[in-house]
Amino acid sequence: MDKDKIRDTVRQKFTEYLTAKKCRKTPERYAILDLIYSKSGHFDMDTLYEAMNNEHFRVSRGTLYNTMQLLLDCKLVLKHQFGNNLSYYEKAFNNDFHHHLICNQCGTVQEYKDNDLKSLIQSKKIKRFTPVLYSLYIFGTCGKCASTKKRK
Amino acid sequence: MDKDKIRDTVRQKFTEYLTAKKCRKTPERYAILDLIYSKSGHFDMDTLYEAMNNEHFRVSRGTLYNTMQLLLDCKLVLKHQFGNNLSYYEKAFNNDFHHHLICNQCGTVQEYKDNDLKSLIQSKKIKRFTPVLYSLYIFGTCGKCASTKKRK
DNA sequence: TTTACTGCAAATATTTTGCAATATC
DNA sequence: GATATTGCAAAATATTTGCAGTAAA
Repeated sequence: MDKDKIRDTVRQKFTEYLTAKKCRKTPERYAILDLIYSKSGHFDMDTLYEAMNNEHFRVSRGTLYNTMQLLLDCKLVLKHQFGNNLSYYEKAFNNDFHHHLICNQCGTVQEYKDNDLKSLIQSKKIKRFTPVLYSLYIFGTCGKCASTKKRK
Repeated sequence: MDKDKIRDTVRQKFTEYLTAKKCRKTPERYAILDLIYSKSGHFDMDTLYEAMNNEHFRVSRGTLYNTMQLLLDCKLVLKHQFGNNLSYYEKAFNNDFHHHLICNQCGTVQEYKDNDLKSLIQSKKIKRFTPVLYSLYIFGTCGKCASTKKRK
């Protein structure tokens, strides 16, 4: 799906959600959605704030948090916490599901696609629990850090 | 393994680690380790701080964070972040590996043991990445919240 | 016209840091 | 005796909240 098509689709989904929840369709909300869908990979709030204000559309941090919560609720955005007390976000629609490899040394996060894992996790029936989404984080040492270590 | 045996074993492992890293073996550090291993399940820093000070051994928050970092480094404790900007910890030694079910409604975290998943994840060879440990978080609705919802 | 949403600033919550006193080695 | 560690308080970081003004419906 090309970028424009995705943009239109997620805007439409967001509109449906806002309508259903009787929330207002403000330009700030759509500007934030557009910016998120123009990026790839993970980002934190501060990065998003800078990007919004420098390049696109002036919004406050409060509005950013408010809108992000709406986007999480309607599953257009995913949130991750990799252990450093920072929240990371990524777009969810038309973004291939992936796991995350986190380097304990340098903190780099790589995406890791594995369909066996995905299928097995998704196939699980759990007693008294209805799964909606899941996150698998694998912590360890990335190739770069491993080779740096060896050379020392 | 009984509680006393576990306590002695983890104390010994901690001692080895502290010696190797040329860190001091202070009573605070062992008191924190003991308390952590006397509990089961997850806890946050504030809970641990209260428990230490009310029932056991007066330590500052700074010392708690400092010691926790050491315990994480030597893998006697695991850290989790379930998305609410709070860090949770649990003992790692002699604690059956498990995944986590997190209810989006009430925030309750349940442990979920599944050996198929465990084996598959552990069997994966990943290019240019050496896994050390991993966390699988499954978000959804717990039985309690599902039945409360229905009744409404 | 009503009131949800926005920006701003202050408040809250969690974790980290600086420093003088203390205790380990 | 040297210095790593402690407690305390202040600082840093991330997120939430209160409120008056603005704009969506």
